[in-house]
Amino acid sequence: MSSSNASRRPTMEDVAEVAGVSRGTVSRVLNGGHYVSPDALTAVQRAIRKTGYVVNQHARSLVTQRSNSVAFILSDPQDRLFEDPNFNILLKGCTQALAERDITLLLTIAGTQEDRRRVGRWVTAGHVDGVLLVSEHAGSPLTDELRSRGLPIVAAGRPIGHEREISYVAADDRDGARQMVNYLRSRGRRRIGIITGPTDTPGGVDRLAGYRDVIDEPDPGLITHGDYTQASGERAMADLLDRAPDLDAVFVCSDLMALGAISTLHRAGKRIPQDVAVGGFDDSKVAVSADPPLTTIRQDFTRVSTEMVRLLLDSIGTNTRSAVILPTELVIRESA
Amino acid sequence: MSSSNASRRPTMEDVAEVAGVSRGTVSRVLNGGHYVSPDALTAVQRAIRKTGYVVNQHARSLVTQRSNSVAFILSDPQDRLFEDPNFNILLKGCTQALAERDITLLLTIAGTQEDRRRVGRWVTAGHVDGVLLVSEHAGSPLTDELRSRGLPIVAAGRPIGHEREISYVAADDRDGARQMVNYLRSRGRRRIGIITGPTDTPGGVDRLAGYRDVIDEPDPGLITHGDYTQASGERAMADLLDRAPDLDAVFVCSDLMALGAISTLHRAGKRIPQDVAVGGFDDSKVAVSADPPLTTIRQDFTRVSTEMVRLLLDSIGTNTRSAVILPTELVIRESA
DNA sequence: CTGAAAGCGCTTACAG
DNA sequence: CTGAAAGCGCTTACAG
Repeated sequence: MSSSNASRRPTMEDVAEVAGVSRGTVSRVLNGGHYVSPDALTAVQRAIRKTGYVVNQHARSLVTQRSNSVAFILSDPQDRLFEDPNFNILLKGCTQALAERDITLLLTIAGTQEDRRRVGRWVTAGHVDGVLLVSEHAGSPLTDELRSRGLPIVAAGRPIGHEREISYVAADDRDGARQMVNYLRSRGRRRIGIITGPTDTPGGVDRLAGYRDVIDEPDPGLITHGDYTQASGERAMADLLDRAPDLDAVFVCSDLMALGAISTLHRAGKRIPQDVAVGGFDDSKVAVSADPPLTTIRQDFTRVSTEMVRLLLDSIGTNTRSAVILPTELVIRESA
Repeated sequence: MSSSNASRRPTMEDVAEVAGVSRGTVSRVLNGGHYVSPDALTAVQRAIRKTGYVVNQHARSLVTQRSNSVAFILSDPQDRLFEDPNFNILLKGCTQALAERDITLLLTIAGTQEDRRRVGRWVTAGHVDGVLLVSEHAGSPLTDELRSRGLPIVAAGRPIGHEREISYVAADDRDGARQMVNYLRSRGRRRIGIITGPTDTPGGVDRLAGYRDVIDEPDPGLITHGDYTQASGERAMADLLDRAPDLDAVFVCSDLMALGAISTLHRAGKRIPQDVAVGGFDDSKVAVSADPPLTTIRQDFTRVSTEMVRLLLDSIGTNTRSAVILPTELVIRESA
């Protein structure tokens, strides 16, 4: 509150003087209060309040070699991710989980090659203790660089091809896909198409694998790919209708693409779900407001972010690698 | 690249040794290369490359008293903002505008009272050189605290009641509203309702003012309020239909609320725009996919973020206050 | 339990 | 143009 010199920020020295102790004692109070007498403790606490002292993080970091902050790196050529509602939940979840531990999240977007260089430099400038990596595609060019710097990393989603090297938290994509396709079959559907994500993402590879787990020898004409955008869902659905006009269900590997698929089906005069049942993936916000509301697979992104933070903080201390797979669940609405 | 001791990060001392100069010279090279001989310059540059040296930001900040980072503070009781597409564009725009200047954005969410205390402490811990403040409501409790710390602040949107004190960047809400209402009148509409934002936000106050600018003595039955959510748009529209069943147009002060209004109108059997013309505000993503596509007022959030960053960086050096009002424009689609 | 002192890795007058 | 030195504000053995 008050301070003798209004223009200068109080330092530990000031606190020590007011409290009548040494700088070292003030520091001990700040760092847990061990080896401090009750008298000294109260004196210091009072002095802190009186001077309005706040620790200088840079000075502290310089000696502890810890910054108490982690980077949230969005690394993807198209930064479409930023418009993805799932991404939002992830970012928010991580920010809050970290805030609870008084750790700051630094947000970074590394879309272009140059961005990535800058981020690489920056991350190694001691700015952060670890990295939360969100990337749509496997083998993001940044991954190797960060790894070579020995920085703890936790990825969102299975980092295809790097599973042994970096920690990650993912939803059980394969099982989710299995649940959906099993459900569609249980409703009597026999010609079940699939629109997967890009083939270098878990949403492409693993969800297709789940589909194949249920359907023995799938007709190749029933399989197609999108890029998670609504527009790609429209196109893929048109393609599917072309190649398999008799399909009676489609599993679309993201809610957003499912929206696109639905509009194509509407235009083609198909009733949902009577003529074609539609299943999505994500249970994002759009699932509820879709017409008809979307039967989909829920993945809990808030949980994903909590786990990512936990893993990262663990690995900052211990340098261990680990992976967490979270369960997915079927949410039944009206589209299937 | 290579380094004699793999486990230790190279310091300026290491670079100096390799280059055969003093630490001071290395520092001068790093800080612009003034007062450095060509020979020394190349030697140092080579040594930097050889050692893989990266500056330690904490050490630098400790002496310069500058952190080269700014906080992006999302301060609002309901952190609904986070789900707002406009907010997304703002965050992305700021991140990128800052990145170009090698300045880091620290993302902070201060929803609860406790969050705000934490953020206050944190901001004053020397973490940041300035603050980008995004808050839905005027007089965010954080504003005063930050101001009392003498930290440069730039707000997004007019900070009602604090216009003389803190810098801000805003779209011309009032003029945007005028444009829309004028347009509706030019289309022959005479009973024009309005659904404003909360009355303590510019989207509540200023857009209503613009409406009043055009409509001399508005029927109070034509004026109602929402809270920017889609659900509130539904409710407000129902209310409006109740009180003024004969209205032939409605200006809804956000696209999201307009979506809600549209669904209420549909349920009431009204044709859009034949029976009731609907105008929105924002020109956000949903405007295009609305049914029918929304006639709305565009505000350019990318531009807002660029200007916010510019103002903040200016004011960090000079401690000046200023405000920027950006133009809005009418985008005509099918809803009106 | 406590203080004095070294040291974290930089920048910046100062003297030359 | 350059080096030696002080100092930014902390933490942490070390000795007591």
